[in-house]
Amino acid sequence: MSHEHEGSGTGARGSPRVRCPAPGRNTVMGTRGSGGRPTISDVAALAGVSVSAVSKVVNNRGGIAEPTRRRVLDAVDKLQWSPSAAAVALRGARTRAIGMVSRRPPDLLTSDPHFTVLISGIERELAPMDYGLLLHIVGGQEDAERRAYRRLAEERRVDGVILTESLVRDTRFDLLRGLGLPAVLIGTPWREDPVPSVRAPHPDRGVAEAVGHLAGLGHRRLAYVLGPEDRVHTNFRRRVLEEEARGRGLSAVLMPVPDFTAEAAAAATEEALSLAGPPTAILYANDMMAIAGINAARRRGLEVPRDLSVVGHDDLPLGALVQPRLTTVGQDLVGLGRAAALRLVAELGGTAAEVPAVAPPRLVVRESTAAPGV
Amino acid sequence: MSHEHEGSGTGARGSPRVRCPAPGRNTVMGTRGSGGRPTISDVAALAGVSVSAVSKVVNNRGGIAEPTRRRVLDAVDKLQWSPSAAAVALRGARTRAIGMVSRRPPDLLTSDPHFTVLISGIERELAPMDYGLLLHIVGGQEDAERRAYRRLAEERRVDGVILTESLVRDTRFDLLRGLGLPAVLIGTPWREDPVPSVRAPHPDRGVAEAVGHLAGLGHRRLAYVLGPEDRVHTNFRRRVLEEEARGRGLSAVLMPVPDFTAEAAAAATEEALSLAGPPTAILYANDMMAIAGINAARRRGLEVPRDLSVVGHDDLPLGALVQPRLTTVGQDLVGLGRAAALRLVAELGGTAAEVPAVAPPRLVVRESTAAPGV
DNA sequence: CCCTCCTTGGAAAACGATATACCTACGTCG
DNA sequence: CGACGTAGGTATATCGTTTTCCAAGGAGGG
Repeated sequence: MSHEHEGSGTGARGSPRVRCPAPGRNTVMGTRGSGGRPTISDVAALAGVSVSAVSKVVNNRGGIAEPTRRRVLDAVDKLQWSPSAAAVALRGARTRAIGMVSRRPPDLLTSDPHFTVLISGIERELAPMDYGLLLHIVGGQEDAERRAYRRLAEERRVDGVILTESLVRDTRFDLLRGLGLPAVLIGTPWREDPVPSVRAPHPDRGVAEAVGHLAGLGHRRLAYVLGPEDRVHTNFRRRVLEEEARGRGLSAVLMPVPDFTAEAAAAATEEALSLAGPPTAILYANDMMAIAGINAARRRGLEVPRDLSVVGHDDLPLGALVQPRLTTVGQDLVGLGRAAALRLVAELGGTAAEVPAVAPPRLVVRESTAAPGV
Repeated sequence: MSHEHEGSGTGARGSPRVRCPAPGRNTVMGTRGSGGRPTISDVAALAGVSVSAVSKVVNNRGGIAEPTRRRVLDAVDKLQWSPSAAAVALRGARTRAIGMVSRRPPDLLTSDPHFTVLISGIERELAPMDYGLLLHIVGGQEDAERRAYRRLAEERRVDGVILTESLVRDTRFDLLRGLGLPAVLIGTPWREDPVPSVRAPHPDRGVAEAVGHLAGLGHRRLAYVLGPEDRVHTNFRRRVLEEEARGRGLSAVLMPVPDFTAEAAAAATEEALSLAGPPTAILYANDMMAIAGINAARRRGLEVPRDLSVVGHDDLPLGALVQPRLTTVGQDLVGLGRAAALRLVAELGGTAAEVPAVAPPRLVVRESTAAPGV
């Protein structure tokens, strides 16, 4: 056992062409024992077969008889072996990791759980497939973001990336194409683009429903506190809102904010309420902003929903906990995350698992909306 | 080309020491050109030096004269080359990634932002150092968690891991030691342990302050809705609470909950308020639970803080947005995340950057506490 | 002038897994 | 009875780095 130069004795013993001592000699003796994890050659040694046989077995390449196969599998089990990700990646290219880059300042990430929910959904699918999620949160500058993607690609750290926050005139698609890094976008791209994307069935129906709900309650003057205008969905929702409002003969003022902070939402709310003929209902781009808006209104002595109706967006668990419980446009964020993960893996040539349906957005009516006061 | 049975004919034909045709012939000619990223040998070729020279330059190994050094650097720049993470990792060096495994069910992650805030802090330090964060969210079972760590280690995907949620009788330390995977714990280990940990200066002062605050307002009967009892910090805080209460002659009932959900918090609140001689103030293990508790109290017709005082824990941004604004024990979660990241990198032999101070917990008094009604 | 050291730089051996070329029995068929 | 598949494996080149050595040549000392 101790000095098995194996083969050599049994295998190609009588080989006519000497072919040189083979520098890879070391590969053969897996003097494991103490430190270091087991390698494929340890498994081979234990099973009494060659390294390549082991490889064929674990990768289902066929050409190995059943009894041998079983011996190998047993050895794998006994040694608790699993292939080194680095070696596999180096050889083949599959990293079994996918990347995600967020350009939000870190503290914003905490106040808007949107991103976190997406990650949950993504992980829900990725984890069972033994894929890892490599997260990069870069500061606000676009440059840092581009560098992050470039590193991910050049160092071959991930097989593909998931993009969120679709932007108008988004440059990431071209960048990634240039880098040869497969990607899937969550949301709607700003223009026709070969990058696959996942989105809910009727992305705008939720906002339309919300306007209908408010109109039905008797509201005539709405305000919409929009997210930053470089977001694709901001523009989509705005359009829907304007159309719906026009269709029902409502007035709607749009209040864009520079970012998703509570402060910005509060300021926009203040401004809207200071208008001549102030709105009786305000819609917000997300739930945190809606809650901040409710507070801003309260500071002006307005009570929600008696004096002002408020509608959020996303339906995060939080919305059901505040007082009044928030009426909001629910979005299947977890479903979107799951779909994106599966779509990307399929894209990578993995098993073509069918992508689960994403639920369409829908209005969740709770307590923050009511008929307007006289 | 078509039939290159390698060297044998061309290679070291006339070489005095035969040493064998050198299978690595290819390494020399980096026929780059079209597809594929540049490799170190392309850089070497462009700079007119050997691969080893390039490696030495980029790793600051010295032994290379200045002019050569510059030529190499220029070539690196021109080719936009960066080393393949896979190859570097395979060679045994660092992966430049650190791992994190969370055992929470994914939807819990979204309702309790605690974890997210830590991640922000961690990334804040990791990103500038070009370290990646590999996230794994596994389902509830301990087994899946162990497998996740094992994979991380065996596949050499990360250089080390950051642990959160210190448990009583935590088995992860032994596991990681066995795996040879460096780790840093955020929080207090359940017993003396060689695994380094980071924590705030006076971890318990916050809770003590809270009790003092409530006692000062005139409360005599407290309740504490604790997190699950297998958490180390749960036991710590309980002890502090009991001591402080006893020291001030207050009564304190402890209400452990099985998990951090809003439902559990609501149920525990119900139960506490149904006691004979119900508490006039309740402390919660985190802010989400406190908000859920406020709602539960409201459903019983109690108003906060008039009929019941409520204290949360963590001071998430959310707490300042709800009504009444939440009095809570602030914790420097971002600081903890940053400290953990730096500590781990230092542990890995990286630059021994000094770890920034973590702010001690402190009570943030807002509107959810007041003197008890007669 | 010879020998030693030091500075620069190169050749090649790992690292661990995969794929391809190849090799040996063993049947089978013409 | 010999050529030929074919099943079942084995040997090894290869992926892109890092890291030993090792060599050549110049400097400096005796």
